[in-house]
Amino acid sequence: MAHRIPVVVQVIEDFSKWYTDVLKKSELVDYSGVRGCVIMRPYACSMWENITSILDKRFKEIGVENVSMPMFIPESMLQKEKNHIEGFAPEVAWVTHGGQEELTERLCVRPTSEVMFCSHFSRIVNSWRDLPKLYNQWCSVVRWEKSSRPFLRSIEIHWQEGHTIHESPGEANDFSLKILNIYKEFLEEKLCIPLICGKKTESEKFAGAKITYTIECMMKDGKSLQTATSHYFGNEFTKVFNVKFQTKENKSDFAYYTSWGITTRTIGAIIMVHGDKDGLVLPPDVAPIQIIIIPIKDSNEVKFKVSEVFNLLRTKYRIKIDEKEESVGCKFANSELRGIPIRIEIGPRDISNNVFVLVRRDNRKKEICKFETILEKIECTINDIKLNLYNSALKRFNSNILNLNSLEEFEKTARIRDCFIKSYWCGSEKCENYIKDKFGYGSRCIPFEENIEEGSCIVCNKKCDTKLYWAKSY
RNA sequence: CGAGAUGUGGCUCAGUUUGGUAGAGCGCUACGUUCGGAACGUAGAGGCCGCUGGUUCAAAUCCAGUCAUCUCGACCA
Repeated sequence: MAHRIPVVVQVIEDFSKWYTDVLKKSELVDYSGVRGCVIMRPYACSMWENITSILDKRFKEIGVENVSMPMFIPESMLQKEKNHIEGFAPEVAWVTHGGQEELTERLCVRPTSEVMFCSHFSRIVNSWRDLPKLYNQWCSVVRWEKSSRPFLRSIEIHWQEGHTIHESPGEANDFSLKILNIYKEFLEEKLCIPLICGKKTESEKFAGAKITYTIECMMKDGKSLQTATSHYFGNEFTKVFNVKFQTKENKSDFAYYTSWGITTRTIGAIIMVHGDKDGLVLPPDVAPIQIIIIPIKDSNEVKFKVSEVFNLLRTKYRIKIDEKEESVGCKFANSELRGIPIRIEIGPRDISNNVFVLVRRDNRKKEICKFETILEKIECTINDIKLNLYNSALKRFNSNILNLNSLEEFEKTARIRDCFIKSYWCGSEKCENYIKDKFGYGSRCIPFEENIEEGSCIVCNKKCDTKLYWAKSY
């Protein structure tokens, strides 16, 4: 077998083992005893809360309202849209009994809520004046996956699902893209993760959708993770559910529909994009603890100074004092394992010099700073950490995207490494499957790019002007 | 779903081949000494050996089933 080139040299040799190891050691999750359902411990929950609160705010800024739909969907309702049910049927969990009594109609535990939303929309929409309806819910859904891994693929999925209806195809499609852009900005700016935006191919798109927009991120092992999606449905779906409205012209039309979602997979992405051999490396904007103060020596003098600094920073940052009775070395290692962006060390030596020690998690740099400058110093460091996290990820990202033009090159590359491969593609499912079957690289997305010169399909050589990203994926 | 592996105090594991009173290190608790990269001393607590059944005088150990976890692959997105 050919030797595989690891994307991260030396440090993370067995990426899968490293991932599960970090999850447990950093106290993000615990296994529950039910396959595919993990317990998100406070540290993970807190990170998810930070993620949800940033996104929830963004959604509300553009007029999205939160709603709450039931978790059960009657079988007959789910059956209505053929493509949709075909896509989900194999992985639906069914409730057949209520207490001792068998139900007259099985209820499915929602795998996603398109049908419930559309059936609701049909009851509340009459006129173009009722549109658009921009709804979202934070909830969990259930998909009976055969294999699972915490945050990447699970049976219970914690997520946000947005569902909107509009009076025109253009407005709906634009909205779908608007959401995709919110995801993009969030991932790039808050999570410091570089990404590729584009469309899924016909065979990879969401069950029942007309267009599936996707955001693909590259993990440190070179595999791709679909981190967010936004779907445009046209009005096929709403026709089935009779989401009819009267237009301005007094005609009748069916509403144009979108749905979009992002899940706790983002936590998996954070781990696998930024983490290193010592554990998590968290982006400051979502880190449960942004700054940890480690007092050196348990003296009154130190205690006093530590609480002074804590009080100075607490209103602006998520900050904690590590007061456990462990040795400082242990505390240092722990703060690194948990990926806390900034560590402040304060000891007698510092107090007499009127300084403190600031250590960054991202690049391990240790700096001695004056107390007077602490506020500016922290702000500036946080910004620099974000920049550095993004840039290091981007560097790795770019060096693992290959533009290839021949099957020979593809084969040679696929044999030795996992990366993103970009090539011309004629648009046929046949060529798509060829690559998948032969090299195990799936089509990830057709990127949004303009002015692509004509080239020839990497498989069949047919002239085309579409490029496609291929990668192995989670 | 296919192939392989694992399950023993909180954690990492030994013990299983060849059945005979449950072990270690770390962690934990108390007290004391420490504190600038995983500190030390003394005393102590903690285990239906994943679960169910079978074989046996006797099962952590053998057999069967089952559940969960991990790795690789398939499926899915």
